Amino acid sequence: MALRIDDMDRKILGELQRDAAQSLDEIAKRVGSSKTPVWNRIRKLREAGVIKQQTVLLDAEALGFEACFFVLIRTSEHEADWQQKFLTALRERPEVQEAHRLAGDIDYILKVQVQNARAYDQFYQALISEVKVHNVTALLSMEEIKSTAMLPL
Amino acid sequence: MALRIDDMDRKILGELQRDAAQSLDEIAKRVGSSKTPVWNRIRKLREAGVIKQQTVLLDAEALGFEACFFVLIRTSEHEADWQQKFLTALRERPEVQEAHRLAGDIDYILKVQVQNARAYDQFYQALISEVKVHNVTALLSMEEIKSTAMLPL
DNA sequence: TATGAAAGTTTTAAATA
DNA sequence: TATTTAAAACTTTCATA
Repeated sequence: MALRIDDMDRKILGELQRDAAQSLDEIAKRVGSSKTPVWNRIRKLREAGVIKQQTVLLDAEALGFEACFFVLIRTSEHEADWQQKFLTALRERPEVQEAHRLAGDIDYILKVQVQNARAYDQFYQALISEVKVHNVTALLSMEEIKSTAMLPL
Repeated sequence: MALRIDDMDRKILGELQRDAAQSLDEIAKRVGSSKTPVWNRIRKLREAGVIKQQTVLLDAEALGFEACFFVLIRTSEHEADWQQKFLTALRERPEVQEAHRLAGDIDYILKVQVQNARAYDQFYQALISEVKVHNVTALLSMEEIKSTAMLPL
C-alpha cells in the first residue's frame, strides 16, 4: 500500500474520476504521455488499492429512492462488544450509504437513502431493536445541493 | 427523463454499480440476456440520466485527504439572494463532497474532505467570509465505518 | 518509454423470431 | 417490437525494441 504518487499519477486519477469510460489513448493524450506508461501506472494504482472501484453513479430519485436522512447517534455503550455488533449492523444494511464514528458529543453519523419516510422508520425500528442506542436525531434532506466523490487532486 | 425501469434494467444497473469495468458479454451472461439488448438498455439509461457518471472511487487517505468533517449549519438568512450565493459557494468548493438543505432546526449539512484540520479551518474561514451564517458545528470523523454509493436495487 | 501486433470489446447494421 | 447474428472499428494488453 506504500506507493509514492507523483504528479502524473494525480493527473491520471483526475481523468479517471472525471470519466472512467474514456480510452487509454484519450487519457494519455490529455495527461501528455502515451499508452504504455499510463497503462502501467493505472495497473499499479489499482494493485495498491488507490483505485478502489470502478463504478457508475445512478440517479437515486429516478430509481425510487426519494428520501435521504442524516442520522446523529449518541450512545451510552462504549464496550468493544457493543461496538462490534453496531458496526456489523450498519455494514449489513444496504440503506446505509455512509457511517462514521465521530469525535465529541455525537458518537456516530449515518447517511441513509430510502424510498420514503416509512422505509426510514422501518430501518430505524430494525436498528434500535438490534442494538441499544441512547439518542437518535434524524435530519431529513429537502434538497441535494451537491453530491460528488471527486477528490480535488 | 420519464423512463419506465423494469427488472432487467435494475439487474443491469446492479451489475454496473458493482463493477463498471466488466465487459458487455459478462454483464449479459450474469443478467441472463445477450450483448445487444443489454447495450441498448445501457444506452437508454445513460441518455435518460439514470446513469449519471462512470467513475473510479479512490482511497482518500492514500492521497493525503486524511480529515473528514460533517458540518451542521444554521442561518438566519432565508432570502433567495443569500441562498443563491451560498449554494454557488458550496458548489464551487471542491472540498465539499456533499451538501444538503434540511428540514427543521438545522438548515444545511455538508460533508467536507480535506488534508488536515488546518485545511478545514481555511475552508471554514473562506466560507464564512463569503456568506453570513448564524451557527456552525463541525463534527470530525474519527473512522469511516462505511462509504458506498451503491443503491440496493 | 515507444511501437506494434494479437486478443478481446464495443458499436452498428442486417436478418430473424 | 425485441433479439440474434455478424462484421467493422476500436481498445486493451503485452512482447519486444
